[in-house]
Amino acid sequence: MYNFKETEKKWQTYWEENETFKTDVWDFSKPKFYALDMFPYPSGVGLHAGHPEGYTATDIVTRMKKMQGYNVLHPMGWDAFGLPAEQYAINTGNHPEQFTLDNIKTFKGQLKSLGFAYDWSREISTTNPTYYKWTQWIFKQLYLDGYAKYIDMPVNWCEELGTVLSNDEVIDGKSERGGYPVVRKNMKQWVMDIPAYAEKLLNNLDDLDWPESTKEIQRNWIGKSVGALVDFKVANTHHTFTVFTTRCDTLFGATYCVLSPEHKIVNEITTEEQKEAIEEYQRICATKSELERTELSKDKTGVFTGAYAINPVNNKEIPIWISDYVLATYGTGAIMAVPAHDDRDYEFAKKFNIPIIQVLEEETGETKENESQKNSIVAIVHDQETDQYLTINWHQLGGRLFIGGTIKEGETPLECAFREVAEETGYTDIEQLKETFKIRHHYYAHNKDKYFQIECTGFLFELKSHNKQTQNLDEDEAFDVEWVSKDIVLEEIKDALHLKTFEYTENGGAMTGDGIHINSEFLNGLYKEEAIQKMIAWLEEHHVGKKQINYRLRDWIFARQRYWGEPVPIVHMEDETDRVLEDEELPLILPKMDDYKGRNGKAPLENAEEWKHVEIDGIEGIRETSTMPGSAGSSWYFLRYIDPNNEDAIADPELLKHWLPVDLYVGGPEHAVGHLLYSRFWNEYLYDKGIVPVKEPFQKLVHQGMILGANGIKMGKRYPEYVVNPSDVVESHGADALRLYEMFMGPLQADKPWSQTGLDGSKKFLDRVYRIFEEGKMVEETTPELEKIYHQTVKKVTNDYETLNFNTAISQMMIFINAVYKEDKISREYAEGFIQLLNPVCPHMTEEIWHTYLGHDETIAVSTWPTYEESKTVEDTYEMIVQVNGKVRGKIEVSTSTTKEEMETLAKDIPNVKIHLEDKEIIKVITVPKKLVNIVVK
RNA sequence: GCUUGCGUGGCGGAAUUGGUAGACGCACAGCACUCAAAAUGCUGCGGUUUAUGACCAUGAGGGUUCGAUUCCCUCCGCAAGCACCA
Repeated sequence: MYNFKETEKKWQTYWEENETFKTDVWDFSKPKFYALDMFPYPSGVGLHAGHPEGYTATDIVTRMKKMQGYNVLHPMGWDAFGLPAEQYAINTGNHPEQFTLDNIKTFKGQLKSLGFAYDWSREISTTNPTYYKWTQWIFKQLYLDGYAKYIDMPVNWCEELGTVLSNDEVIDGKSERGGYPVVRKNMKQWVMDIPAYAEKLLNNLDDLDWPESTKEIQRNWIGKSVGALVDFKVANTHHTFTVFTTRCDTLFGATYCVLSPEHKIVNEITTEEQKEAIEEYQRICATKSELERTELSKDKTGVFTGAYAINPVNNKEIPIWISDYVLATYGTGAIMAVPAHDDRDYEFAKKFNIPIIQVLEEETGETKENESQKNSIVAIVHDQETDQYLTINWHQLGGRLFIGGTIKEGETPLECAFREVAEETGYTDIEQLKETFKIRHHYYAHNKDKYFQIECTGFLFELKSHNKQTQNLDEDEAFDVEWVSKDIVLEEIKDALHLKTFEYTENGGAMTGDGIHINSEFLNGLYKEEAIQKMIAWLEEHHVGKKQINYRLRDWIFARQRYWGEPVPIVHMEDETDRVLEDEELPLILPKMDDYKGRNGKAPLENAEEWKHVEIDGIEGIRETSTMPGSAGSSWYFLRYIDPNNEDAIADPELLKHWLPVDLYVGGPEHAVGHLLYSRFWNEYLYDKGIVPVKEPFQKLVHQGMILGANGIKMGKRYPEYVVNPSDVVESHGADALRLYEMFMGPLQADKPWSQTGLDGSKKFLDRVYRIFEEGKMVEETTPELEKIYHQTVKKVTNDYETLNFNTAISQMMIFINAVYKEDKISREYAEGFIQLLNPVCPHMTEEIWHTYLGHDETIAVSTWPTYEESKTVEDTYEMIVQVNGKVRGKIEVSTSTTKEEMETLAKDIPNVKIHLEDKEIIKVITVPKKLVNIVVK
């Protein structure tokens, strides 16, 4: 019987004592492979079930690559600074430093008990001064190059946590940690100018082997939009303001402008009469939290400033409003509003009765030459009592339509609509509900043999009563007037114009799609894209605007009013200058403090009186008391692993050149816009400085899925009875069984529920493997019966490990073991190969068998990975499938050398196939070599 | 609302340059071993049926094809991300 407890301990000690997985980074003779795990926060609760999943995945690849002759770097460390660790320490009444050290000890013990092939000599912790010296050094470079800035700006302030937070740490207006409310507040802050790298961060994404969803999240987060700046003069003043728009082609349709309540010129342009209302509105906005702003977003609010802006394109005066639907932090904090073609502006204009000017027409039908032009209407009449629509059934002549007609000279579209409804259907008592934007429609009129282009206005009416006049028809008009339901309308009305009109009346809102410009002077007749180009050219020519690219990505707020982080190596001097520390002064050590909690919104380091006050060149100064965010240290740790003890540089340039980029990076998807974006930014910056040799640090990224509780719900405080502790499983089933089970559960990337019986099953498989040796089923001579399946197994397992499809690799190994039991014996050769294949997943038991039953002296970790012969993986016969009309009617075992003709003959000879061919005419026979024959009959 | 994924037995899942749907495992049932149980080994296991066969079945409905889990369209459901970004 296999004793996993003793055995697992034994080999863990052996690997440690023999430094089996120590990497000689200077050995450039072998190809390199850098496998990286996202290093954990050493929280107080220890490892959770999800940790072993990702870590086993990289471990499998690491062990296989090592056996395949690669020099593999597989390190581990601790992301121990930051809010989570500090908050946890406060909650449990500990000091962050001791608490962190204790947790690291626990984590390390747990990881070792899982048998991971880490090179522990490269262990790093972001909290170690020898490490954060370089975090501060990178900050210094960024500061000197102007990317780290100390500026006054609106930030996310969390009162409960007593600190500012970066945008990715705020979710739905609440803090990611703890879910406390977050408000906007102006503060002098350290920020990183990550927007300066927006374009590079966006472009480089294309070439990365990353999950598409994560790339998309980063693209959205960066949020590039191409548009234009347009300058507006404020009428009768010397003031101007600039708006950002992606739709400068709609400038002729601008009927008002909106400034964000915080915009600089608001107070200067507001008229006396409006002053009170404006100030009141500004006051309300300022006190609203992020959460309140989003919650109240359903209804538009705003106040007129009393001032007017001059539209540069036609010199029309349009009112200037303020509203919180315009954000101070995006674009220029001001917009031109085009209600006809923007949903938000439309909603606002409707609420405040501001004019709406259509400048684009949607098009239906196809443009033809020599079209005659007409103006027309489509009238849709609805009867509330029956919820039916009034239609005209032209039968063969044109199918079902609403009421349509041409506008006569001197008639308004609305008058025309009333007239047409009365003439064609007799109904006179109708009330107008809606008028749609005009649609441009192209069609061919059979009776006149002419092409028409019409400009059509749609109307929706409500039937007030069934009062009727006599219909007034031309003699050639033959149709029936019918009331039909919405379903019939959608089913039977085929005409594009009528359908589109119906859609407009149903949905309402602005017309935001593409179309043809009208009411726009030099843009008339152009589609959106051409019009944008032409307008930009016009704006630039007249010096009232220019092309502009804008990003949603904001400055990375880089300071926390907390204790447990890297001190910022800056001194604010008495003479109002800032001094960055000399390299020799780094690391700036975090002072030990008994009371590390901030008071009254002040950073804890404010209380470190002795540490805080410095004198440089005879001038007094005060150190920066904010610390860096948790994501600072984790933004470059993958560089430090390569050369963790280097005292002169973040790492030796030659080593960086050899080992970068990371070949495989595995971690959770929750870091998509935090860590994964910040790391890319720092790496790209260091690349530009010539310190790092690659543009992108992580070539291949994979997110492991979440291990859910057996109830299918995320493990956590909510359902403590479903939480699985990996250490308990190591105790009860062994590390090998846990590793095997987590890899067999399903695809690495998928969320998967835990199953206790599934875990038992994995343990049983290991026992089943062990029993082969225990019961002496291994023989020295070869077992030809297993040859094919063995070679197939080596091939599949090797490929599947490479592509991280561990579940199917394990399934193939189970198939192999089932075959061994069927034969009841296995040759030494195949047994050794199989144990090597299983080793990366279950390193302890396989190591034990390798020594005890297979008689090796050296660790299996340095053995050579088994190979397969392609010729031995293929069968010489196969089961040919015979289909009749695509349905399987027979199967027959044939040789792989069977020709197409022979296949057909054999197929037609199968009794059950014959039955299905009887009295049928064979039309076609499709033969796929080594697969099937499909006989098509009639 | 927008973006990106996903939807297959009782359960986890397998199969995609379009070619036997349900590999492998769990659960379940039967047999062997045993005084018995556990453990172990072997066998069966999508549904219906008149059962060596036929029909139905990969969220629903349509399409392309000799043939669709796989490709296309519409709809439904679930998950994640974004959410007044001009």
